[in-house]
Order: sequence, then structure tokens, then C-alpha cells
Amino acid sequence: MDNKKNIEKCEFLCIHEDAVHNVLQKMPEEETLYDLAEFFKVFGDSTRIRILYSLRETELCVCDIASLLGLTQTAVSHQLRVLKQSKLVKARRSGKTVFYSLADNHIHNILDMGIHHLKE
Amino acid sequence: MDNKKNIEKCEFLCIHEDAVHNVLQKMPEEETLYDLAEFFKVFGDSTRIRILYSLRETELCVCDIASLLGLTQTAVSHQLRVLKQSKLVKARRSGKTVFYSLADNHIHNILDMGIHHLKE
DNA sequence: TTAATATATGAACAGTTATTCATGTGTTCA
DNA sequence: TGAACACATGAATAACTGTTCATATATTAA
Repeated sequence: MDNKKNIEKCEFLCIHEDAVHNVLQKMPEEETLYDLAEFFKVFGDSTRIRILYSLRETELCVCDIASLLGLTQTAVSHQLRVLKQSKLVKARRSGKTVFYSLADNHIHNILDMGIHHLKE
Repeated sequence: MDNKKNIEKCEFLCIHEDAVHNVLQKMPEEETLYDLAEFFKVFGDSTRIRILYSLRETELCVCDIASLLGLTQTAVSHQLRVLKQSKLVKARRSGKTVFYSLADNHIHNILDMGIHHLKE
């Protein structure tokens, strides 16, 4: 084992080796966990949450969202870009306006699950 | 209406009033959306995600987690505090050691839902 | 083409957050 | 009691993130 560098003083005293070993075997890959955190991070901003909720019913243009939420067009644009990169929303251009909508119904479930947890 | 202060130049041009009005009526309360963002924010850090995954199988003490994930005891303690405040984990003291475990099975579902979304 | 407009984007700034360091608290055991 | 230890916590630092400002792009209409 060459993980001795990370080891704490308490290693020889309190570590529950069986449990730790068991957990280590069942842990998803490092990258998966990282991606998962990145995914949740996108939901971890109230502006983005509000945008996502705005899009629950219908598609809206950038200007609609800005007006609806009392934000600047620029702020909305930046956040929509984040949401788009994370594949939470998709865009459809119609002339000068760009309509945004939720990328898939999955997003509803995730929001609902969060709301549900809060109500406990 | 006294929301004219927030209104953009494009208001008179591109706003889809019906859609916006409809959305406004169905929006959850401001505070709910804020809490929801705070909730997801906790999941939006890879260290915390890794800690939560470590606790999927069994309870672990702080030292176990630190050793398992290659973190300092201090870093783990700080993050466990965040997780505890958000009621995602609970603590049980046994002598000198403190064992942490997931607060409820709900947490599993949320993690799984995230993983599931990533695999699409 | 030019003007108007809806949206996008790069840079700067301010606020937030995760980690580390130093130290404090609570428990056990000699 | 006092030493050892597992854990907690406040302060400081560094990195990250959201908003704003200025400006660029894309589309339409005159």
C-alpha cells in the first residue's frame, strides 16, 4: 500500500478496517462522483432554480424570463448557458428570439424530489 | 402593477404575456425555491458527495472517512457539520468516537436519481 | 445597407466557500 | 488528576462563482 501519505495519526487506533474496506469496494469511480457533484451544483443556485421552475409550464424567451424573475437579460443569458451546458435546458431559435425549455421530463422529477425532501 | 422597475426595454416587444402570467401563478414561493437551491447546494461538492457515498453501506467514524477518502480530519469534520445542518447525516457518539450515518433512506434516492441522469 | 433589437459573451468585481492551521472540547484510561 | 486521543471550531487564505458592464453577434425590417 502506498497510501501512507494520506494516513492520519488515528489510523492505528480508531479505523474500522472491515467497514472501510467494504465501502471502498462499493464506491463508484472517482470521476462519477465528481460528475455527480457538478450535476447537483447546477441546481444549487436560486436563480437557476427559479429559471428551471419558470420553464416547467412552457418554453420562454430570455426576455420573458428576465422580466418574470426581475433579472437582467445578461444574468439570465449567463445562467441559461450553464443550464444548457449541463443539458438541463434546450434552445430553439425563432427569428430574433430564442426560446428555452426543459431538456427532458427528468428535470421535473429531480425538482419534485427536492421539494418533497424539504417538506419533511 | 408596480413591477415596472424590473422591466427591460424589450418588455413591449418580445414578452409573451400569457405565458409569463401563467408561469407566475404557478411558481412556488420565493422562499421555497431558495431553500431548494440551498438543499441542492449541499450535494454540489465532490467531497460531500464522496462522504455521503461512504455512508451508504454503514456508519463510519470521522477518522474512517478521512482515511478512506484521503482527507484531513479537519476537512471531514467541517463537511460533516454542513451535512448535519442540512439533516443529511446524523451523529452517534460512542466513547471518544463519533459515528455518522445517513439521516434517512431518502438520501439514497436523490443520489441514485443523479447517477441515473448522468447515464443518459 | 443601416437601424433596431434579442441574445451572447469576455472581463472585472464582489461575495461565497472549501481547506488548512491552530486551538478548544469531550471522553477514556492510567 | 493528567495524559492521550477523537473530534469540533474559529480565523485566515485561496479558489470559485454570480452579477454587472461593455461589447459582439444574429436576425428582421425599412
